[in-house]
Amino acid sequence: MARSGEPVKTTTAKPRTRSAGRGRPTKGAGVDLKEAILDSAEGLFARHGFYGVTTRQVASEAGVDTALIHYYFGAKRELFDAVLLRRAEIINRERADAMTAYEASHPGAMTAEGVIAAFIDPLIERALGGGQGWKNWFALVAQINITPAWGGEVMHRFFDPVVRQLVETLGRALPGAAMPDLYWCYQFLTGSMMLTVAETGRIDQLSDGQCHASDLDAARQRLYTYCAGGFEAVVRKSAG
Amino acid sequence: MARSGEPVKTTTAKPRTRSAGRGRPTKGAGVDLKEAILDSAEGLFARHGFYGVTTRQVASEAGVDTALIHYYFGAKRELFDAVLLRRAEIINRERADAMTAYEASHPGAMTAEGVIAAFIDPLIERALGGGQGWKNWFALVAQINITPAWGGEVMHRFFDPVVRQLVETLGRALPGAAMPDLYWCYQFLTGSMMLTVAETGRIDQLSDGQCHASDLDAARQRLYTYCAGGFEAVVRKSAG
DNA sequence: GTCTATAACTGGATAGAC
DNA sequence: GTCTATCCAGTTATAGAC
Repeated sequence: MARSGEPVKTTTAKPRTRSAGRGRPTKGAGVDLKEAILDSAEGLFARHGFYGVTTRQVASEAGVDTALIHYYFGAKRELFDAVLLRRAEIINRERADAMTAYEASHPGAMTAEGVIAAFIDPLIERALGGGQGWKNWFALVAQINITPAWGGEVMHRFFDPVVRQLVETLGRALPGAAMPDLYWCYQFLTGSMMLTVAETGRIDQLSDGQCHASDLDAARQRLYTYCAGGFEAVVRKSAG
Repeated sequence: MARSGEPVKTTTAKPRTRSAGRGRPTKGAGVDLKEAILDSAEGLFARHGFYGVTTRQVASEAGVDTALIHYYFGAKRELFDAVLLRRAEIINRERADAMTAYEASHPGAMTAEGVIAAFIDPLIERALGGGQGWKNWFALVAQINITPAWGGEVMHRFFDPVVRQLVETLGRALPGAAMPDLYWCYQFLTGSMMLTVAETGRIDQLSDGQCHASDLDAARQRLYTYCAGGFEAVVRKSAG
């Protein structure tokens, strides 16, 4: 960790990684600090929600001053949106690509489980190998998803296209399925998926340590099988 | 609505139902106001979360002064706990009784769907016929459930016994099922169930009006079938 | 039991120095 | 680009009148 050789400050330590000397100082440092602000905001919002976090806390954890947050992002709510947007674009592209690839490689022979795995697996992969930032982001999205005041609007803005693609692809994997059945089952799926990637730790306590929320490898296959079994049971019942 | 014949006040209108004249004034009015405070706190916390609500808002909506909230409940966090507790005891008893009754009436012939229906149906019934208060309470619990900071601890405090009973009863309905499978599948179930009773309105927007979050009668049978199909698929795969 | 008044503090946001 | 200093609206909570 580089430390700037400034006069002693008695305020809280400010660990801050500057873009090591080389390069335009006007840009390099700025990008780093902007990311640092987003990182700390992401973690704090994930743990305590929008109103449970102060811009002072975000600034302190990022090692910057509150004024810098307003300089880069404007109001607190705009910072929040920036946190959401940063990873939404990445993950949505990955999910869309995975579903398209699955359909292309299984012409006329798609299973519900295959489609569902393509839809969810990018999240599990990022949660397993993307570092704490991705984990925080998933926990945050999970909370927004279930908040009446924001769940409808925010989810709509960031996730509608990829969800529509899932429903349509599932419709081709489950021919004859009624649309209301698909929408309801998608809602059930999203509830399970979000609670799983949120890693709340509830399952650790409930199972007396037999299961661990962080063990997404254990959750993964069960989740795909569970959701596919659910879709098929509902579609079967509706048809029969 | 009874209106107290007090001198004109220029402050915001305070519609308040007093316990109509008869009875000890020292108790009657107090109970009413206490419930009014809990009602407005419940609705506001459900929409905006703990930190998104001020005691002033709660007091204003209940038609009382903030000081009265502290007189009855103490700190803001204690008010929050009181909101949770009020309905938790009721619903937990109903769910425990429903599962016990189902098992008693189906000796040696329980289905996963039957057990799950007994576990969830009391929620659906209260959400459909219990008024806005119950709807608010479910939305609030759904949010807490998925909040890392509180989800583990609060859910544990209020819901562990009834969930343990579900898992044990399901174990008897699905003989040979491994415990980790049951715990993981319970987590998937709870995610779907909570998102459904939270009624966020997301499904309305996603389905372009073909489905309505408030149509719990449409959700109910699909949810039971979906969850049972999921449990059975996971258990089957694990055994095979 | 209920309200008025206010203490003591924290919040988001900005102007302006560097 | 970044920080210091500060404004002031809004927050929880309480003391004490009625």
